[in-house]
Amino acid sequence: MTTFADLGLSQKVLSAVTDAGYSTPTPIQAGAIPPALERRDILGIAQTGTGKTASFVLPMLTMLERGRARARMPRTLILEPTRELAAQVHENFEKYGKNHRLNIVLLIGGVSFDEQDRKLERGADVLIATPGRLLDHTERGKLLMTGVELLVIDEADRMLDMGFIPDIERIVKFIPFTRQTLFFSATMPPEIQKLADKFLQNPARIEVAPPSSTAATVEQRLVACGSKDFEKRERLRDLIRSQSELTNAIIFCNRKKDVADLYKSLEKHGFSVGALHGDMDQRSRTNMLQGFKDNEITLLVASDVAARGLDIPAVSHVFNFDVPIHAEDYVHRIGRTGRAGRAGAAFTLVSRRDAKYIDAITKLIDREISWLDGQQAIENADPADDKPARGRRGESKSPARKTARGEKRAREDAVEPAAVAERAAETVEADKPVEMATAPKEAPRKDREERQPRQERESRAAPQRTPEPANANNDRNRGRNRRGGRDNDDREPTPVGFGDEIPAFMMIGS
DNA sequence: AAAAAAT
Repeated sequence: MTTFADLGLSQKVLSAVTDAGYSTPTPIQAGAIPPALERRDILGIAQTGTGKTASFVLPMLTMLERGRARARMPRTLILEPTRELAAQVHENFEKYGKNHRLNIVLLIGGVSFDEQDRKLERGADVLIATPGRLLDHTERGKLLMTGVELLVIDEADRMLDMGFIPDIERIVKFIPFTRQTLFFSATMPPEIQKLADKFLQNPARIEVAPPSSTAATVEQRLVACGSKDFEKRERLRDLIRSQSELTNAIIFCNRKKDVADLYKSLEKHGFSVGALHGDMDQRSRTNMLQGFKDNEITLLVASDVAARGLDIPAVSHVFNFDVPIHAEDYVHRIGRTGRAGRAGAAFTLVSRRDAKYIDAITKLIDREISWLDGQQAIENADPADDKPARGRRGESKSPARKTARGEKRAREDAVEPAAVAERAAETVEADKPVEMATAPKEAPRKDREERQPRQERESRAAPQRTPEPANANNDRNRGRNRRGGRDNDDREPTPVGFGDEIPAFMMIGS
């Protein structure tokens, strides 16, 4: 069998790998490392959890042993779609590069620019970046990409999903074409293939098995529940409490707001819980993830920022608080459990309005997911709809809608099981206080003061900093919503006093 | 109906 020693890695790297407890490379590592060391381009088709990260970190460390970085001219560049993934790659470099003296610089948003700048000035052997902050540094002239000898584009398909491809193309234009390029993607849709053709020259193509194998060890269940948030939270709590084998779990919500609300609710109910979504400040994101990895936190409520790529080795359970809108996200989410052949369980709460997404999922994974406790189709289990104006519904609608609604209602009334009605009743009682507690009225302006322009910041009465991590109102777009605030409004000025005739020279912009 | 990423 192939060992790491057979792959051509340097002694320094090998000893770090041995110290980390590894002796046998994964298929992607065995396939990608030798050609990478020969300075060939790589097209790696592999999911996270296949050892993909080490498949580029290890050969890079070996190659970087020769040569030295110059100020503001990184020698290698790794592009990642999310901050957490970038940080994770950084950790890998520290782990396997412990015998090296390399400057590894992490360029991600949400943290101090100046500190990154200072590190760049010292010369980066490895630059790990998310696209936005990288371009920011580049545009300010703080960073020259002309010295990059090796470029890694990781999670290319996710970059595509997130609309990063134009940024990636811009960045790649700064880098000499004599570079070596390692390109990784979990899937190869046509757009990604086109991109690979554009960026790579005669690549070695390494493809490893899709994660259908991981899904095999994951017990998947659908769980019928009401559409109302408090009903879903109640159902979730019951579900969590009824699990005997639960060591830790990720709970996915579709919206950041729901991540924040559910986090508060679970905390109030005494669970050990953290939260993770993209509008939390970076420090909370980092702390929450670390706490979860360190088993200080049992439950992590997260948006799809955590669905892919994050290397959390042993998650016993995944709960989908919402059915993911896109079927692929389901696969990524449940891929957080059952990793490395371990047993895992994935439960998906399904309310009436979520039910329509289930078909696409079963089609994608090519198998039925059974209902928990033999619960039947969602129609039977969800008497309450989510619309508050139930009594009046239909009266102001078109005749066609009215008929459809009427039918739906008749069906609901006909099949409503007593048990469900009972549960709904006790749910309302049990959860009322939480409803109050999570009402969205409170404190919309808590965090991210550092992002406001100075004048705005100073004119505000003593800003309250609270440790509250998951407030969806920490929206980075908040400034734009607050009319009357001057921040972010200077692009569309509305001069007063000229009526409709504003002299051209008064207008800002080109 | 979402999320992610620079400010």
